[in-house]
Amino acid sequence: MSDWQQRLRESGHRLTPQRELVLAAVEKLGHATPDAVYAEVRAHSEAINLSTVYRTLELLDELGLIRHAHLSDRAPTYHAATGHEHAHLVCRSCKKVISVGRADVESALGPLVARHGFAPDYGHLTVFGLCADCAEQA
Amino acid sequence: MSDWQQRLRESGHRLTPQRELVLAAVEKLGHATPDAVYAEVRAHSEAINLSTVYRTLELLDELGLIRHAHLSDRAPTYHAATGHEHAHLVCRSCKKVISVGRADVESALGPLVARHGFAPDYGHLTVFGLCADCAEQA
DNA sequence: GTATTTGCAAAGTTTTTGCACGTGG
DNA sequence: CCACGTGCAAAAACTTTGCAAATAC
Repeated sequence: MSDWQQRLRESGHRLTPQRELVLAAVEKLGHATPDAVYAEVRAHSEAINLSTVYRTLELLDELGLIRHAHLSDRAPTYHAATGHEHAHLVCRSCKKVISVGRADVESALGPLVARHGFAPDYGHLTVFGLCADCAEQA
Repeated sequence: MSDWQQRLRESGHRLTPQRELVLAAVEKLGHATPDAVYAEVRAHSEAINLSTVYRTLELLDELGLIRHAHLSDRAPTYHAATGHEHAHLVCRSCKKVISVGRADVESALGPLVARHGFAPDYGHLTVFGLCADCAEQA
């Protein structure tokens, strides 16, 4: 049994096709809104409902199998929690997303937050701004 | 004529009681959602509508008279742009908001983002996590 | 006077909820 | 078997929009 399946069971939840489909979609899409996940699953199978996508994303997030960040002023986006934890730099102009490893962010922000006794959720961090390409054009 | 009034005029906009009331509410409340601004203005006067609050907040934000950040996973919050630009540390547990001066954030994050040629909007930055008090309890 | 702004009501978007049916263990 | 999960439909929360009336200048 794979890791995520074990994690579901251990926490008293069931292994359903919908949960498998949602997890697969999130892993495939990289950074996806609930709606995009729904569309991706639908492309493979009719066997899902939007409500279920929301409920499932919430559950997988709680279990730590996926994570979410806010890459626009509006919608949350989910991504796989496999691989390294990372923060995001989002370009307001071209919408490009740059991922930055947790270690890099931690070493940069660490001293600052330590002064306030604050323990950041580095993987949830999103920094908005302008990327090099767009700054050049402007 | 005060600074904000001048700024409105220069940009070809009109000085209305509603705009004055919204700006005053944002400055009084510190960090407020559109709904909270609406409620605050309503407490003083009937002379405003929720649509107008949304339109006015958007306008004042564009003009740089106020700024917004995302202090919860859900609602945007607006704050005065008078005073120094600052980022926010938000405690997920007790919802406390700690403001951090731009200079501090810039010196911490500067080297990191420079490696990606990225120019952050420091005043929009929100870092979620646990504050010292809540971390202690847990 | 007239272009901008507001109020109102309606619709749009995104997310949540209640409940009967279906299903994994 | 039966507690948990899903689909469906309806509602909730939040935000935007069209248009006629009001108003800043």
